[in-house]
Amino acid sequence: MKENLSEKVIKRLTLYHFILLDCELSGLEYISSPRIAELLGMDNSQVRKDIKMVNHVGKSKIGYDVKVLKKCIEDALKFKKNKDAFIVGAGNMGSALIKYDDLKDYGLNILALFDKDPSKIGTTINSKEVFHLSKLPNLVERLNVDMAILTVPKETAQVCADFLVASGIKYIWNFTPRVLKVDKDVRVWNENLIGNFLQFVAEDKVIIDDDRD
Amino acid sequence: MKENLSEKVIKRLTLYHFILLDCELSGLEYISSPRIAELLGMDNSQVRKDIKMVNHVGKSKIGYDVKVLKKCIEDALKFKKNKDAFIVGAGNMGSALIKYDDLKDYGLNILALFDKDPSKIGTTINSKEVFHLSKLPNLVERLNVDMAILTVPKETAQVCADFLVASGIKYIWNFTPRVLKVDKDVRVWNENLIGNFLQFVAEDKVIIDDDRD
DNA sequence: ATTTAATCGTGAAATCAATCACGATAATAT
DNA sequence: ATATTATCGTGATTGATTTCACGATTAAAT
Repeated sequence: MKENLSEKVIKRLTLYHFILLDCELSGLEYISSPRIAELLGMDNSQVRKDIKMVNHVGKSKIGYDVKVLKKCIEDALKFKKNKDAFIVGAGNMGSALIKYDDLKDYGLNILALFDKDPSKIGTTINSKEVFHLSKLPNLVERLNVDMAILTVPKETAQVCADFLVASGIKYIWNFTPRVLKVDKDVRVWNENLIGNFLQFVAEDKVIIDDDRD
Repeated sequence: MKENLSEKVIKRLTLYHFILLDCELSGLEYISSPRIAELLGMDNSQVRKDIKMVNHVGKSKIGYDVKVLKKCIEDALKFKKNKDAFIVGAGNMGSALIKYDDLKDYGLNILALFDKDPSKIGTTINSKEVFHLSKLPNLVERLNVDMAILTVPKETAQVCADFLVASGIKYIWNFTPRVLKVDKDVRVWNENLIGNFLQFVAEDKVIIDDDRD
């Protein structure tokens, strides 16, 4: 199996995995590359190349065995490996993510949330406790957590990031529309919803209304 | 100016725009490509190439004029163009997005939310009303909206999508971990948070704990 | 048994993206 | 005034990704 799957391949494999789950639910035993390609609006040889990357072989005229292919993708993406993380910012986005149980299935194990709002401290969301942010450094150390998901208002994004880095966090999944200044040994992954939206509307076919301001 | 910016360029340009906003706030007049590259952990000639795409020229030894470059990126990405949309699913994710005012600044004009939960109907979130989903077809027609942001639980994702398509929606920004089956003339953009997470942890340096299930 | 048709696997070609390297430019220091 | 140095702009190179095309395979139909 190819050791390092590229980002693009990883992203497509997760979409195939969604499709395979769906097939399983509806009792479909086999699925073909043209069918997967059709569902995702992409080229079918691309699908076959991706599937080759996870070491699975299909059957002529039939397609791929749903259960087996699903397992191959899981192995390749190492779903079984878990990554512990904290959510910083227990607002709607933080709450949405803590309730998004699929993340757990794909290897993201969120242990707790942190916030500064006194009315939130001590509550639980989807059975995870919300702690005061000041408790974070201690818990980072005790639980050996090095990833944080940053879902605070953009105004506090940088100070929060500084605090996280000082607390020993090494990986930040950043949902705020800010570019964070961090030490070189800290990795930031920008979710950049705005960029994703602009990509979407930039697609050939999206019709945008004329100016109106 | 290059007519069609690639998806990757668009995504990077939005990150540069975040940085430029930050510079403006802190009164910085010029910024260099090595500085931008450093903040984003990327190559500096890439920054210069991207900036060339939006038709901006810099000054040797100094860098780029923050205000002017910011304007050039805005023009290239057509922020002034607005795209109207509805949010379908007024849970935490829908609420997070309706409160995410930056989307408006970058051209996404969310008009209302829809849900089926009676306790939510008639309430407002960030001054946008939550309507019963049954009201959507009518409003799609009256307001001439063709984009929906799908933030419902994954179990109802497909039936909701079917309903949206039947109502005349042509563009779906899909936040659920499902691949939607839609007509060929409907465009789906999968936000795929799980894929993004797996991309992040697949980066060379992310250390993943061993199995523990 | 033979034919038909759908799908797979994959090499080759084409496209797209990132990196390197360096001359040109201009602010600053001497 | 001249030298120094940081940065720009960009051509050339390398690398990655996607698309195309087609022989091989095999289930199903005849």
